[in-house]
Amino acid sequence: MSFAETLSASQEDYLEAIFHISEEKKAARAKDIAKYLSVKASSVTGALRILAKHELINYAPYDLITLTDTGRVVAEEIVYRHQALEKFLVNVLGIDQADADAAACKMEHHVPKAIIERLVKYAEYVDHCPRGGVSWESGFGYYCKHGCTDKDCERCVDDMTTQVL
Amino acid sequence: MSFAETLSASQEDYLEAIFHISEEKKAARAKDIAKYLSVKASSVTGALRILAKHELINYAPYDLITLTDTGRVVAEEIVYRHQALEKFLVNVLGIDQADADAAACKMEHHVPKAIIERLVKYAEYVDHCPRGGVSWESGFGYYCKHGCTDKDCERCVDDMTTQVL
DNA sequence: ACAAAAAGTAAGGCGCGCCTAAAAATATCG
DNA sequence: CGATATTTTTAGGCGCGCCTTACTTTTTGT
Repeated sequence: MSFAETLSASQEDYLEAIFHISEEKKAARAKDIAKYLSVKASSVTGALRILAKHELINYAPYDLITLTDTGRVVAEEIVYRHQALEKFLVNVLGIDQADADAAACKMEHHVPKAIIERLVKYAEYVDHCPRGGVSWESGFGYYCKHGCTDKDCERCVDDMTTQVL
Repeated sequence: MSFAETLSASQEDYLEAIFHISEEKKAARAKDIAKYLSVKASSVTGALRILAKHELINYAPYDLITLTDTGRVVAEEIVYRHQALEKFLVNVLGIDQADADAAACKMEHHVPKAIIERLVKYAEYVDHCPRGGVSWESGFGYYCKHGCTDKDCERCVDDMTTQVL
């Protein structure tokens, strides 16, 4: 939390990678991280030292890498942002799952926390009260393909010129 | 368009700045750009040369800076992304105008084009067909503050524990 | 027209984040 | 156990984007 602000985007990526790898294997090795992030192993070392300096990971040369308690909190916060974003893209905007994941990766470091919270609320609203919200299925998807099909829609009358693009 | 992919985030910022300054003053000077981006004047020179190399601006030492036709197209594309994002944040998510602008600045370089298009469509849908969409006024704002107030909402029964936060 | 002020440029430095190549530590196997 | 393979680290380099300092060019005021 207090550390999250001082981490660069790539450092967040490293922490996130360690979190995910640790979930599967109990501990991460430099090689796993390199592979996960499509980076050379030598690039990992420097990043690990930085994260260790922030006390986010337990790290000793040639040893296994684990998250500290603080590190886990920060990592979970990062993962949360990613998932919230992805969920929004899929459930509200109807983005394809794979595209949404890729987009979330790109965006996650640059969306202010307040926006993430609002996104979550919105997705929750749409999901929770579909009668009020606009899910992909309940109208937006159709609109996306066919535009407004309401013959009596008074907006359409004025908008015929500016319509679509 | 074809150039937009090869511009770094900061180069996009420079182009965007030139675009906005040009709108007010017909032409931009390095000093204006520096001020606009909170960067030293000397930092501007390098950026200008790069943009000039890409033929996005007309640039000669000690002369006024203007956009080329190509440059204007690219700049408008960048501005479009910014505005689409901002509009979405304000009109759909109900983010405060100033916050939305700041957030859009941070995000605009990192949101894939396909997502922007979808965002635009969604905002358009909400705006165009408020009866179907969820604008801030038509329900989401209220939900944001009070949660689901529908006594008969079957979702709420299960969700009482996970409700709000 | 000619100093003074303003605007622009050049050169060199710094941090970041990645790379390659090579050395060092560790793991594995006959 | 020792040779070999694997993993990790070090060392050095590169591009980007910003900075500062010092310099050149242009504009301006009297």
